[in-house]
Amino acid sequence: MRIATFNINGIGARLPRLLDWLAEAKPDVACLQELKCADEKFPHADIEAAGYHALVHGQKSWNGVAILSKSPAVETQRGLPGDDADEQSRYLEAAVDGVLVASIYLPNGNPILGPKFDYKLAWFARLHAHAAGLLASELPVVLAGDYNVCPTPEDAFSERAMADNALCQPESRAAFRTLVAQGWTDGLRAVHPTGKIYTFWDYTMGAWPRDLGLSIDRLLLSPGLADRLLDAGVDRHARAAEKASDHAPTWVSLR
DNA sequence: ATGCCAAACATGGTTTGA
Repeated sequence: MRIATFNINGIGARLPRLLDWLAEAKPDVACLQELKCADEKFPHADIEAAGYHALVHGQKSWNGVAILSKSPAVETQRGLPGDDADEQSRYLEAAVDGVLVASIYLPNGNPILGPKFDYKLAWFARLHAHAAGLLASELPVVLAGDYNVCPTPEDAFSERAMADNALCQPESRAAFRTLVAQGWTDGLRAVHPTGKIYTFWDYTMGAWPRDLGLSIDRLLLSPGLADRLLDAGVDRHARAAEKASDHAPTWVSLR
């Protein structure tokens, strides 16, 4: 079983690339982030024609997450619990093929002085609470998404360039560490424990041709699923395409 | 210190992204 996460940076602009990748990679489940589209504008017919069911938690212009699956999925959670006033579509969770899968778009948090960084840390705290409950359930769970954190210096092309960036702040890294320490296994780092394994390259600075990337898209596995981990990787070639997203699809395969 | 690119919304230029 292969489960992938892909921040597509606008499904309107990215639909051809998404369909190319689905046809070629054939993931059983694909968690999407940054749809930048309202529920009613989601291209259900195209996704269905590609052989996938779709659960969508959209939002006009910004954010938006989805779970695509070859098998039908049963939605278990829409939106991250813990703040009824939070309007941003960043969390969707469903049961597929006996696995609970979450599509996560963690807030970026820039600039670091101000409400956006506070929102990022508060969102992380809510995720800690919800994830702890999932672990306690002892169900097989995958928390897949764009975490908007470079967990270690190795996960960014330059610590200096990122010194004032929300993705590399000690508080962001501590929040990611706290989450993993609950008992999750970072699938990508379990298979590739050291070295650079980037999942994002900025559109500016010639970041892609110069390989100035960040490793911020991850799939966290519950203990039972970690025992079933076969492989993990990044579909880097997707970033080289015309009109590519700035993220590349990231995946795990499970026994 | 700033722009570099891209997308959405709108139709000029702002906001957001990481």
